[in-house]
Amino acid sequence: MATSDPTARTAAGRLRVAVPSVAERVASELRLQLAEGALLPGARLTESTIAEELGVSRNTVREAFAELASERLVVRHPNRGVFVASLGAGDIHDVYTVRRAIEVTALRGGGSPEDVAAVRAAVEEGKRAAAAGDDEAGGTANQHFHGAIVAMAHSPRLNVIMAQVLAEMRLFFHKAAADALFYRRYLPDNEAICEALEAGELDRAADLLLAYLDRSENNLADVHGEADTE
Amino acid sequence: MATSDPTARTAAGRLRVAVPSVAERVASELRLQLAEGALLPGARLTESTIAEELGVSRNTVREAFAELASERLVVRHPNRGVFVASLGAGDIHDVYTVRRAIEVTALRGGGSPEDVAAVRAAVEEGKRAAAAGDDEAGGTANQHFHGAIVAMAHSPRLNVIMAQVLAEMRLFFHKAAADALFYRRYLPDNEAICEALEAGELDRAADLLLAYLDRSENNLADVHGEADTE
DNA sequence: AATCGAAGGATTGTTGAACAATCGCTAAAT
DNA sequence: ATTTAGCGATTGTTCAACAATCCTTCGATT
Repeated sequence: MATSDPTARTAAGRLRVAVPSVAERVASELRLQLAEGALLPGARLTESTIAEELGVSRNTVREAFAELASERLVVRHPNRGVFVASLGAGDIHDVYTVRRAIEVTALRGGGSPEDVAAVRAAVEEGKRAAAAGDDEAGGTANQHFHGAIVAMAHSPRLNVIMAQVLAEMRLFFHKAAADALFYRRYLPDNEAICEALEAGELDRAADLLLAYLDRSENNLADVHGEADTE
Repeated sequence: MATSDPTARTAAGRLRVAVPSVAERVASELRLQLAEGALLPGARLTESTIAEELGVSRNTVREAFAELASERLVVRHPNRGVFVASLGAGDIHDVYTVRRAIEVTALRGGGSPEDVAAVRAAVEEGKRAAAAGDDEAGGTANQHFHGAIVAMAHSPRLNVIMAQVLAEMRLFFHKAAADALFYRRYLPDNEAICEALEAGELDRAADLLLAYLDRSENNLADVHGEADTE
C-alpha cells in the first residue's frame, strides 16, 4: 500500500509479477492480525517474539514495523518498542476531519457511470449483509461504500489516504462495534446518498454525506466516552 | 514526520528530549539533499554508497529508505534499488487533486484569529521575499501560506498529508521553477485569498483558492509538457 | 546481421550474531 | 517515603555473510 506497483516490466518488455518481499509479507500478516482483532490496541509488539513466530529475522520485522508505523497502525516509542495504535478522542475527531475533507470533495466531484455503479454495488452489498445478519460483512461493505466514493476522484493518492484512514478506523472498531446494529443503522443513509448521486444531485448527496459523517463521529465519540473513562 | 512525538515523559514525569535515531537523521539528511536539489528526480540511490558517505550501516540506510518511500519522495524498484521520485503528468494532477480536497475544505472551515494571523504572516513573508528578489524564500513563503491554510483545520493528519504533498512538489519544482517569476505571480492571489479570509467571506476565499490551484496546475502542466517530451 | 542464451559482476534482500544504549523494575540505602 | 544503584530485557545499530535477482557483456546460433 505504501510500496510500489505490484507489477512491472523488465527491459525486454516481459510482464513481471512482483513477489512480495518477506518484509512486506510480515507487514501484511500483522495488518491482518490487526484487522481481525488478534492484536488489540495498546498491545506491545516485541521484535524478537514476532521474528520467532513468523520465522524471519529480527531485522525484517523491523522493516515491517516501519511500514506499519508509516500507516499509523502502530506507534513507535523510542527505545521502548512498538505498540498497536490506540485512537483517543482527539484521534477520532481527526480521522473524521480527514474523511470529511476527502469524501465530501470526491462525492461533490461526481463520477462516471461505472464509478456510480461501484457505489451502488457497495450499497447492495451492505443490504445483503444486513439481510444475512452478518455484521462483519456489513462493516466491510460500509468501508467499500466509502472507498467507492473516494475512488470517484480517480486519485491514487486520495485512495491510499482513504485506505489508511479506514484501516485506522477498523482498529478502533474492535472496541466500539460491540453493538450489532452499528452498521445496519447507516444503511438508509448509504441508500439515500447513492440515490442522490445517481440522480446527479451532487450537492445534496454531499450534504447528506456530511451529515452522515458528523452523526457517525458523534456516535463513535459517545461509545468511546463511556468505554474509556480517563 | 511519519514518526512519533519528539518529546515524551518518563515514568517519573521528567521531560525527556528524544534524540533522533540514526535512521531518522539519515532520512533527514537525504530529505534535505532532495529539497535543495542535490539529488535530482530519477537519480539512483545505492545503499552501500550512501552508507559509506554518511558513515552508517547499510541496514540503517535501508530503514531511512523505507521512511522516504512512505513519503513518496523515493520509489523502490524491487531488486533494482531506490530512485528519487519523478512526477509525471498524472502525478501532478493527482497532487493537485489532493490539494484541492484538503486546502479548500480547510479554508472553507475558517479558523481562529490566530490561525488567520498565521496566514497573513505567510503572505507578508512572501511580499518581503519578492521585494528582496529572493525566489528561494518566495517559494518557501508560498508553501508556508498553503500550510497555514491547512493548519486552520487543526488536524495533525491533514498537516502531515499536506507537508508530504508540499515536499513532493518541491521535488518537482527543480525542473519547473527555472523562471523566477513563478512565485511572484501568485502573490496577488495569496493577498486576495487572505483578505477574503480576514473578512470572514469563507466561500469567496474558497472559490479564489480553487481558481488559484487550477491555474497553478495548468501552469505546471505546461512547464512539464515542454520540458518532458515523452 | 540480428537474435538468443549463457556467464559475470554488481546490488539488493535477508539472515544471524554481536554489542552499546536505554528502559523499567527491584532492592538497598538514606 | 524518596532516592539511588544495579539488573535484566529490549531496542538500536553494526558487521559479515550468503542467496536471489537484475543488468550487461560476450559468444553462439540461425
